[in-house]
Amino acid sequence: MMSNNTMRPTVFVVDDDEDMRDSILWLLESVNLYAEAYAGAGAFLQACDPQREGCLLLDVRMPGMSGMELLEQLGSCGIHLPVIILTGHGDVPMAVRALKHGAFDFLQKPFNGQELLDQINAALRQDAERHRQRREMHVLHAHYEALTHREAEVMELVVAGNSSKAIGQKLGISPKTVDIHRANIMRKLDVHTIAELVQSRLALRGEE
Amino acid sequence: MMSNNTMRPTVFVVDDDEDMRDSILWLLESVNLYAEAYAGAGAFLQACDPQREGCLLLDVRMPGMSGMELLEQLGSCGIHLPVIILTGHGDVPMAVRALKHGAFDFLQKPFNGQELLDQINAALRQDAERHRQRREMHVLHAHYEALTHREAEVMELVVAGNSSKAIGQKLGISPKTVDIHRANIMRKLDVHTIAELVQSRLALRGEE
DNA sequence: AGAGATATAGGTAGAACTACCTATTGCCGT
DNA sequence: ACGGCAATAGGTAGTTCTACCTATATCTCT
Repeated sequence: MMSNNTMRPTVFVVDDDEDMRDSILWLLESVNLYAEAYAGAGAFLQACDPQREGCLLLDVRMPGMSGMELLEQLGSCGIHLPVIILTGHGDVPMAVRALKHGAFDFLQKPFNGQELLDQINAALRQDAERHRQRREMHVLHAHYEALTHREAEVMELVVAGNSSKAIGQKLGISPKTVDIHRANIMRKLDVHTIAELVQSRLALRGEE
Repeated sequence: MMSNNTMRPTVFVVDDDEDMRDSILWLLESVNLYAEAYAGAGAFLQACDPQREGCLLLDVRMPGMSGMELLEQLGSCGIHLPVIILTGHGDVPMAVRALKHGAFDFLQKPFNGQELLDQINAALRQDAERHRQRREMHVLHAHYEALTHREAEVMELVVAGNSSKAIGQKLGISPKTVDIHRANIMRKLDVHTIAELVQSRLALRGEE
């Protein structure tokens, strides 16, 4: 039984300043948001796994890895949380760089509490949508995993518009065998027409 | 015969300061980029039609409509040029607002000439790619325009995975008539299998 | 050794699709 | 009023797909 908060949307707060962390945590808890605070980029990376849903509040100026470095590295860690950058000494080039690297927002301290909450809620909504799509993809993916190598091969050729006869020639097997594979594909992917098969395949192509 | 430069990628420069315009134009012409300068948002909107390819250099502080207002209004004019904001007195919130509204970059004056050129070239590449895709879509779109209302109706149902019999029932016509429509659809769209039809339809769905 | 998965292939029958043909009705524009 | 287009529908033939059945060879895991 999963009784902890691992599965809940989480506001991750990464800031080396303990007073700032406490102040933000107090703000978040006052509106019933679940939050976790970390004193540095390293501690966060160790604790956060890519499955988590939520958003990330990131201070720029920190000992060790800076917020900007962490932001630019998140992608290669597979973490795609929306990131809100918080900074006391930000300038325009830094803000531009952050947003070009995909930051959700860039706010200067001292920040307006309501504005921060608004942005956090927007970020949480965005990530909730991202996770919804991710889960859909996951279901599809699981179905495709059930295909054998040969079946996957045949499926690609079917989606590309080949007839069973053409597929048989390309793979050097009987069109009859291709039909067997096709039947297995349709059953495993739970589709009943070519159109559904193509749509399902393209949905997976588009999002991964 | 189209002998003017309407079809060439164009760097549109919008700035109320004549010295600034001349300075930027000189920089652009020194690297053989074609540019057009405008003294205000209104003059630009009047001269630029949505078909043009290129990018837009936009000053923030101008009499009349500001650069930010123009940026936020471009979408509703159907103009999707990448926009590089140039400003002498920008601050962080303004930069954030510009980038969140889709600006390609936000640079502060006085700017480094090489940096500006780099960003312009990146913007031009992006818009060239956008136009390439747009042209592809346009060809597809032209084919779909050739369909009659009834044929379009039938096509959607085919793509959704309905059989001719099912379509006939839904539309209250004979499955035989549906077959006629299907044949016309396949001929007009120049596809030869259901899979191709669905792929073509979804390509259009995704990009428009 | 036996169970299960995988790939192979044949048969048969019915449903669905495709490509031809003709034909009628109604509407629009010259 | 005539020609052309759109929508309707039928016939026939051939191809393709789908759903059943059986069957063999190979490989893996227990």
